[in-house]
Amino acid sequence: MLNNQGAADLDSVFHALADPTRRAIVARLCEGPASVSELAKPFAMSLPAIVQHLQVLEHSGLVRSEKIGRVRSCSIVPGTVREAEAWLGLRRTSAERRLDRLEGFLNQNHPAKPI
Amino acid sequence: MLNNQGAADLDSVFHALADPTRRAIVARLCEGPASVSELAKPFAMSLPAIVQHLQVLEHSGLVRSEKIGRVRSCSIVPGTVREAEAWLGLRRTSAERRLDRLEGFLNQNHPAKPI
DNA sequence: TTGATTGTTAAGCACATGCTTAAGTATTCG
DNA sequence: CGAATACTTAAGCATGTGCTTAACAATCAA
Repeated sequence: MLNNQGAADLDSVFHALADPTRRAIVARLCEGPASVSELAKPFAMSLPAIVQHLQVLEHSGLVRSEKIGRVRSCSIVPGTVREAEAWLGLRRTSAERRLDRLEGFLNQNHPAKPI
Repeated sequence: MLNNQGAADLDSVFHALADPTRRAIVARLCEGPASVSELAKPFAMSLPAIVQHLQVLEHSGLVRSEKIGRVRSCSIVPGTVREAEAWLGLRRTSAERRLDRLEGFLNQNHPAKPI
């Protein structure tokens, strides 16, 4: 299989999110499931193009889908969104802790004088 | 200018993060500033390749750099990391609120019976 | 069964990406 | 000065991306 039952690698997750059409699809699916043509409706783009975007999103683990009759229902996978967010969160907090220490160090040696 | 004084558009931020070499550079810079050759050292890749990755990161607003003498010092821009994280956070929470409402609805109509 | 709906597959094209090597430019050190 | 250091620029190449159109299923509804 592509990923561990849809567990995403960050390469494909961030790549999937790097396109505005795909981010809009993700945003839409965060409000609830939708069919392929429902997802396509807002865009000035052929249906196959949307299907290709959905393939990128599904490959990344951000979206899953199930075909019932002739309709494919797509929905978000919140866990994958959380993974990408967590990667960013870890780096950001580590960078900000470092900046806090730096600020502390600067205040210690050159205390900010009021006015 | 490329962006509003480095204020990132999500396209270029997520695209920058979609490469493992660039994510490793970001992770390294979250521990503190570094020169181009320091950043290049861990990778089995030519220096120009690293410089190109740094250009992608700087264009996205994730990294900034300043050249002093012959050394270019690179550092992280925490605000940009925070922007990307915030986009994901908003979508995730909205998706999860929706799932919570759905769960509440299901419990209301088919209450989970103990054992 | 006929026709409309909903998606799928395949081929192709313009352009972007991620590397490479080779040849430059500054800057600092002895 | 001359040599070493630290990038920088340019060109080229294989592969990937984001679309298109055209043709093909599969399903549902009259």
